[in-house]
Amino acid sequence: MPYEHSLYGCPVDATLNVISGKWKPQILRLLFQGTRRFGVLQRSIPGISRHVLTTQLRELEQDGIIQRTVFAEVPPKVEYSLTEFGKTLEPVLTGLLTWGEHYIQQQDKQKSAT
Amino acid sequence: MPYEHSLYGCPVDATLNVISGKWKPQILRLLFQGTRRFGVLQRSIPGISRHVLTTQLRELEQDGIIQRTVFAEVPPKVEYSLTEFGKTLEPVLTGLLTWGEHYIQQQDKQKSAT
DNA sequence: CTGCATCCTCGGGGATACTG
DNA sequence: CAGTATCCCCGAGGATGCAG
Repeated sequence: MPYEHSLYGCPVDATLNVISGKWKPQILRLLFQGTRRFGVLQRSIPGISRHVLTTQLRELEQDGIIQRTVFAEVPPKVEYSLTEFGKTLEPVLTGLLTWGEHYIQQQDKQKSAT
Repeated sequence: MPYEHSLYGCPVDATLNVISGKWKPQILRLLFQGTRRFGVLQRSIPGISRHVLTTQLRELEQDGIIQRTVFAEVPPKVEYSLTEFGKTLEPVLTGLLTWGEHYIQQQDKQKSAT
């Protein structure tokens, strides 16, 4: 029975550590739609470099969110996909999305109320 | 009609920017329970300094999540509480909490499966 | 095509001292 | 009591070049 006093600092921070890389929400959004190759991911996320994309993917893999599949071909081919556990993140991100939309509306109202 | 194609990178990042200060989940947890004075907050969060607590509170205030009430007394007294809008964050954080607990369980299984 | 090594920048967060 | 003002450190993320 973990976290019985609901000191929710720790598990909340754990979740944030998993999803709060600069590009991770975008990466996850793409992978929620299906398996993607490395190059496709890079072209789908304007502004990200190979190095950083690699880093973010490695971290998500380390955290058990995504799977990396290497095909022994020439030229190399690597596919990334969500693990079953990774798919459980979708409703969480949807929650963040929905609240974020409300937040942005709220900010707009603040400005126009000047 | 904002974000119609559900490109949820942006609003998700907006939410993350609001809640992902190092101590913000803890601060919010305390304020979900009710109004708190500055000193009470500091003593409730071991390890945080006044400077950093001030910074995090200012940011949350700026984002419209919390309210700061100053009492013209000696010695000074300042109370912090959630705004109505800030209260809408609670279910979001609860979502992060729940997923974080599953995640921690998952990690434990990984280790013991060695 | 995919990825590692190296170097650098920048800002969040910490330590400390002073103040209304 | 509740801050502000400085200074500093460290790590995430960006740029570039090399490699299997």
